[in-house]
Amino acid sequence: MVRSPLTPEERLRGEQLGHMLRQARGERSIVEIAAAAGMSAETLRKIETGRIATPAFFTIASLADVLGISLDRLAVRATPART
Amino acid sequence: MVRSPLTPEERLRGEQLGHMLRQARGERSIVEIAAAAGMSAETLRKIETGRIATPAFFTIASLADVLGISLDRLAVRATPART
DNA sequence: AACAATACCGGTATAAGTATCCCGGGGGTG
DNA sequence: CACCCCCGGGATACTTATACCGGTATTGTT
Repeated sequence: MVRSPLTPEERLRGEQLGHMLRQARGERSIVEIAAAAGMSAETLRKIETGRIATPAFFTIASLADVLGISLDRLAVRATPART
Repeated sequence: MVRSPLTPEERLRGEQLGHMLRQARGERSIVEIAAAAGMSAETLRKIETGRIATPAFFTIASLADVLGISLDRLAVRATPART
């Protein structure tokens, strides 16, 4: 086994993250934010809907910057069991 | 064009990130930190050396948590041209 | 009413990339 | 010598990020 598939919990974590990003976007359109963050609208939509469970760090960093939210907050709130 | 290869700048960004993570690790061994962050030592070493240019968000988040550093700080300092 | 534009959704397809294990090598310390 | 730590390359299943398609709903225009 070279790389194990993502667990349901990891999928759920991705959904949580996407949900927070979608909330932070508010009224603005996907196209607008995606362009500002330097990514395609398709990709942003998939991240928001949780279909991309483990997006790249810089992808989320750029989004958080455009949306004006904290990466630390995103990480903490997306991981339920944080010691 | 389905997915364009990573640009040299993106590679450089990954190296910056890895360097900061390695600095934050300090004296502690790779094996120790990798175990604490829930990843293999091989992967952590590749991230630190910049051979993985765009690691997953939650991977870096877990590392930052173990190392006790800020994700926002990491993101900002890894992206040279921040408007 | 019919038409166009805008915004979101879910599926499919595909190149590029991650995360993992395996291997051998180098350097220090007891 | 044995042990520990770090390094770099190769191989590979799994995943991202992108583009394209048709479908739905809302809004505005003619």
